Amino acid sequence: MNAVCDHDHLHSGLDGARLDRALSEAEARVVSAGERMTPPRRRVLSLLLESGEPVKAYDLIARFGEDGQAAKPPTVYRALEFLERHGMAHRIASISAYVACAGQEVGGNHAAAFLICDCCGVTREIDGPGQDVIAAAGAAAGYAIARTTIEAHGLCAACRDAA
Amino acid sequence: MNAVCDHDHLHSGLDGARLDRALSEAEARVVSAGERMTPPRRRVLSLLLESGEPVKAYDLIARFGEDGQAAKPPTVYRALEFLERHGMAHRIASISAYVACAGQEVGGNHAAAFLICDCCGVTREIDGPGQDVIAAAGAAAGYAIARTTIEAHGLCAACRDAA
DNA sequence: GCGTTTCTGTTATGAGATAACATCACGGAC
DNA sequence: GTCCGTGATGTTATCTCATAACAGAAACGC
Repeated sequence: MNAVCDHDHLHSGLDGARLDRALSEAEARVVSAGERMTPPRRRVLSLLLESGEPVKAYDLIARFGEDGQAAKPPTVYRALEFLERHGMAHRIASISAYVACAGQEVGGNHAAAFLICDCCGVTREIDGPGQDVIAAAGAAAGYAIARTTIEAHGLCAACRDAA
Repeated sequence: MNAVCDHDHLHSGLDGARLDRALSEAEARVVSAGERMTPPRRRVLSLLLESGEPVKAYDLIARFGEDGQAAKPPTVYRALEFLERHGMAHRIASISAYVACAGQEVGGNHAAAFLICDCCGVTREIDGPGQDVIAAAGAAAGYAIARTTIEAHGLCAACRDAA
């Protein structure tokens, strides 16, 4: 995530008690939906939460084993699919990466829009009016919109100042 | 582009005189921008216009030679990059495909939003308020937005009726 | 316990995209 | 006209991203 600039960046993932708590809450939601939070699913979610930024699938694969052992791709892709299905992770199509959904609105099939800093990678998930506007435009054109991909790239405030 | 349903679909690309005219106009724009419309660029644009739908890069590669000979990947990817730079084609990130920009607003670095039918593949490029809304949301969050990816998936009117 | 369902492990391969470098064509300077 | 610089193309190789297919193991309902 250092494609644009050369200054240093802060990172903002979860760790320690906050990470544990997020994982516990995630597990509770999964269980209450009648599904299981298995070790690979928990591990992938943990890696996403620790990062706090979009992560490439093959980075997850490489970091999967606590001992440095990589996972096999389907292990991670299946976990990602599960997490997406439960609204706990999202794919960022424009950069082929995945990010934890750390917000309050986690869960379900909620739509999401993203602000992505091309410099430091900081990604904000917003649940603003973007989806409504595009869904309305779709309806006006006769489309029944089921799912939207909204990703805005640019520089966050910190990176703009540092540049 | 037949992922969702099994009924037949109409297709809506250009051909004959309309295709020739679109290619001539494209060439004129390129030349007036001080660049060249070379054979591979023209060929890739022609394939995109003929299709009228998003096309996978490797389909372009396979169909590149008039005689059925495939191109080498860089040939097509370079042409796509050129066409994108001139606002004549867009990448649809959510499906890793490319589509000609057939509208009036061709040219420059114009933003675009897409309505994509998951059934027949019909794709509408709209220049509605989606970008403004997301750019405003970005600005409110301190981001300087440079580029947006807005892609809405669903069913077009025809496919909804046919289903 | 026993069968069903779901998840995991594993192998292999398909699909998407780019790096690197040699060669070729165009256009301007003289 | 020819020389030269720039930009485009051809070619090889490789890298990244993602999934198909199938065998085996774990959980759940009864």
